[in-house]
Amino acid sequence: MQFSSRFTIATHTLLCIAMFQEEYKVTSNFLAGSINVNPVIIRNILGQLSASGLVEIKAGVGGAYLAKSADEITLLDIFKAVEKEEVLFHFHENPNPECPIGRTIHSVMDSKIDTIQLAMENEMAEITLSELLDEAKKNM
Amino acid sequence: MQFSSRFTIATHTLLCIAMFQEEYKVTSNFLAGSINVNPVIIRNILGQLSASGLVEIKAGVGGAYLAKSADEITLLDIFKAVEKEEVLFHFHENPNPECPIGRTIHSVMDSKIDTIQLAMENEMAEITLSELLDEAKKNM
DNA sequence: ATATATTGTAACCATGTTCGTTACAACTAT
DNA sequence: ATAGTTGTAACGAACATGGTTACAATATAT
Repeated sequence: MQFSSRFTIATHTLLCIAMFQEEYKVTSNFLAGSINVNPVIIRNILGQLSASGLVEIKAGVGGAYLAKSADEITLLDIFKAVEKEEVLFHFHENPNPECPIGRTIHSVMDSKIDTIQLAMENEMAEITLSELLDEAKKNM
Repeated sequence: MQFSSRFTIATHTLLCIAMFQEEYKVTSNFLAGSINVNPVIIRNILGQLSASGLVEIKAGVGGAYLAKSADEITLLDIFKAVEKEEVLFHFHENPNPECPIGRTIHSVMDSKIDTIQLAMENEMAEITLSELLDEAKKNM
């Protein structure tokens, strides 16, 4: 299992917008050129980012803009915008309640699973878009 | 995106083995009864757990046994046994090197992604099978 | 030796997701 | 009106998941 590339594409997208929104009109075609995927994929992801309040899109005339400042956007915001699954681990549905383990497996594992998912999300929440932007500028 | 239920099934499997291996012959049919899935699925997962050195399986006669003590088996061991993907995040393949962002996106994001994945794995490494077993016994 | 229970695999199917693509209606500034 | 762009639907290929049947290989017990 891997997370879809939507996450890295969305992050790339937001970095491009942050970098170029004052200089160019950042369209799905522009972004598709930098990311090297089909423009429709970009439009779909931009739609998800827009629905989550991370970008604003000018319909008709075209162009995407950050809806928040780059230091208010974290990797967790981006991740949640494009990965709609709220629960990371798929639990098998029907453990047998007549088995002592089957009966208790949920109450034993659920809290552990939550802890694991939270550890990942907390780490994501620590990293902001402006941090990535600074590093990108440094590497240029 | 969700992790496959192989992880929770494998954990359930190991808990059953730890709990019952001295009292019963724990076969794929026995386990399938507690977990409520097809025995072939159990056999496949047992095969992965065996390949990772977590269980021993008696061919012919049947029965699965822990290959390590329960406090030496962590959720990370189980996770790695059944989820073969080494890298959690799928990066888009060909960012455009002629774009300043496309050129630097990998060097900027790779270390962040590693950190995130490590946060999750470290949390998994903290939880042992014997810990889960104790809690299950308490809840019985 | 034979019978029995079990494991290890292969093969197949249905379903769902991802990624890519084409096509086109709707929108907005000029 | 025109042109460029967005939003979305529809389709296809590839792959993963979860389920099932079938059967050869294995090892114990009789």
